[in-house]
Amino acid sequence: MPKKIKLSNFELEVMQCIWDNGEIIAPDVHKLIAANRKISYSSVKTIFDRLEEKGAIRRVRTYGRTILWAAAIQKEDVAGSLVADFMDRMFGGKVRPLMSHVLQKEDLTMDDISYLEGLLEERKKDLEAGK
Amino acid sequence: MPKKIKLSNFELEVMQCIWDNGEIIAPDVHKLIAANRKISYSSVKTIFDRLEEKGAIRRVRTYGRTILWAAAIQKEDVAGSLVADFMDRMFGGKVRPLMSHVLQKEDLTMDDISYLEGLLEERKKDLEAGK
DNA sequence: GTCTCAATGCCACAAATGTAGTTTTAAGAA
DNA sequence: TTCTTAAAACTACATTTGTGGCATTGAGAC
Repeated sequence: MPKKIKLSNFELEVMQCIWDNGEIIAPDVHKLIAANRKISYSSVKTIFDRLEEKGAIRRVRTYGRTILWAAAIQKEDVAGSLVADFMDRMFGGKVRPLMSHVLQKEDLTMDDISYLEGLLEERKKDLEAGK
Repeated sequence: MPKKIKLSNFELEVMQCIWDNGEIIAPDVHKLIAANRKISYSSVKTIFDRLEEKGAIRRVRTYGRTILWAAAIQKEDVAGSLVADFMDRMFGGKVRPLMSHVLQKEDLTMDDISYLEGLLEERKKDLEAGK
């Protein structure tokens, strides 16, 4: 079981940039986030400090003062914990109410539905085969 | 659009008890939560204070000192915001990656799958009918 | 070599959150 | 009527989170 790290919203926002971009420097993450909302570089930098503290990111290498960062934890693991927590708190840990909610409340296109049907089919085969 | 209230984990835990039980008094909520983890009545009571402050619960009536509480916001609305936030932060706001994650990572029984297939069918009909 | 600048490192601080102790008071027991 | 008790009200406090300022320092410009 991957070690479980708790990430705040802002930390998650930064991790998102890192996961999506692979290796990246803090100023670039700042630019990405600042494109959406007003935020100082210092704030983003502080989050980097905390993420390193928590072991969520690591230094890849350094160019002079500039540090290249990479994720040290997998997005899937974080997503897993978060989904599980969320299901626990909101839906008593059960998958059905969650799925039911998403299927009913979120906007779905016909295309999404076909896609999900496909996923279900696959999953069914896996299950039959003994997972 | 229902007014959007941010709830912390603990607040959500308390709301859960209230949603599940309808009208309820604080000591009973405390008993429910204390059954799972060590927590003082005061702590639970503080959460009640904050939930009232936030307009998430309301006083139904009073017996002497004892207050009967009820939810003032719908579970569906909170779930909606939370799912949306979560999707935004984790999956760029997209339904597919979320569903895909849940379908692949969470434990599903054959029964769950049939159930989900049913849901998808319904949803499909709704969509065809113009939602 | 010195200067400039951008990125880092470090510090600060208010608000939100989790947790609980203390004081007050209404209801029912004695 | 007084006593006891359970619940509410109020207060406190450490930790986490969001946000940013200031000082320091390598690299490249001159």
